[in-house]
Amino acid sequence: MKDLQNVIVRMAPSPTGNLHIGTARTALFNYLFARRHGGKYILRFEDTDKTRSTKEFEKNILDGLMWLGIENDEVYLSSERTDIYVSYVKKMLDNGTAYVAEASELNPDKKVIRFKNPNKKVVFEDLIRGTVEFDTTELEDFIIARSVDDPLYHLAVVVDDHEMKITHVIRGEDHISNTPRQILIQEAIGAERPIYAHLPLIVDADHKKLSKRKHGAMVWVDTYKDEGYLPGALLNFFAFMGWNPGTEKEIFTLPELVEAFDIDRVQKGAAVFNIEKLKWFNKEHIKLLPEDEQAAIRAKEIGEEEYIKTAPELDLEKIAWKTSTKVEARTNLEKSLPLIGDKDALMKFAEEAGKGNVLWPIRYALSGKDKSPDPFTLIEILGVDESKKRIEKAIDQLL
RNA sequence: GGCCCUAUCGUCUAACGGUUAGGACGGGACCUUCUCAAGGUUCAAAUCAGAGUUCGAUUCUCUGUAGGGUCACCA
Repeated sequence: MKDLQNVIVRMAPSPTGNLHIGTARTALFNYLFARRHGGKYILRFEDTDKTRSTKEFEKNILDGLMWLGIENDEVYLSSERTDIYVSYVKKMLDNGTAYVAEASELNPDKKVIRFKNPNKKVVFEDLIRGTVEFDTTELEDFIIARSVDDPLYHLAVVVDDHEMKITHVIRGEDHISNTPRQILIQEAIGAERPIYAHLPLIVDADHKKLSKRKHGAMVWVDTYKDEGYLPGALLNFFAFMGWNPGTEKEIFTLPELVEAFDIDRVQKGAAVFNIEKLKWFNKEHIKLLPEDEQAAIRAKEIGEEEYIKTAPELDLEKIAWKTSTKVEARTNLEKSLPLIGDKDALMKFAEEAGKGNVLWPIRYALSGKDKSPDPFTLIEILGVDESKKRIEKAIDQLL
């Protein structure tokens, strides 16, 4: 990997919606790249669309990013930088790279500011995709501002990136076609061109871009937070959609990701969002937690299980799994019954009678599951009375 | 449709131009009498197609095909 100096990157979300997983993923890659090279990571809200941007969305995005642990070095709001844009627009008007024109033929009275398109070929080197070439003629004289003091996205982004000395623009592939017009504006204002890296998109099972309209809540980071996913698991999962360390290690904490990250190993093809894999990452990340935190998470999850809320249906054959006969299972349950709630006594009996012969029927009677938490944990959660009721029910059924 | 991007198991992906094409998720089978929502073993599963370059192509080139992105006074 190249040794890079003075890296400055930015994440530029528009606060027109809650924190999207695609936004979080892009933020992570920017963060990783900056930290890996000892550079700066800037968060800049692109709130130039005054009608759709809200403070609530801004807060949601900021809070979500903080929750994930993607900490920024600086935060900006483009709505507070109008004076800067105005000076650039005036400069462009003066030197003829922009001009005032009618918004459309249908609306000749309304004036906007258009960019004077030089109609040339634009070629740029993308860190991930290599050489990309566009003919900008088809862009025509696109609009860069509604008025002198009301800039549109492309102008604001280019001015801000220039002013903030952004060295690398790392963003989603859906921005690749925005790049030529931004390069044109850079050239018009005499800005240096940053290095571009267009990340592959995260797509759904149908290989379509994730959208609020089609996917609803699954696109929001909050949804995963509310469902109990760990930020570290989400980060690990996001990182592995489009990147891999080149080794067989898959479980990474954020500092480990920073250490291992190499933008040269970023994939070109889109990645399908696979919730099963996220669940697996989450399970692995829970194992990384201190014992007491793991126990707390387990207790919470167990409490949500259906068999905790309502007594399960029991399969008699399964109570007496394998070598145990039903009679033996029943006998052991009967002998265990008075011992429920007395862990030591029950364990002592289990050791005498054979642990499997005692513990399995109890656990199964309580949960009705082949796989569930151990009987002692279940008794603790269900309470002694409920546990005894379930065991009595199993004894009755075995008669 | 124009422009642009992409293409290895179902999914995430690995593989100096030389590998029985590897790992992970998920799935199947089996083992495991239990403080086990575990663990173990194992099976199935891929280089989009066709040319070219080369002794040799998943890898390089071209064409095709397929999929995606983008074409706003949104970002």
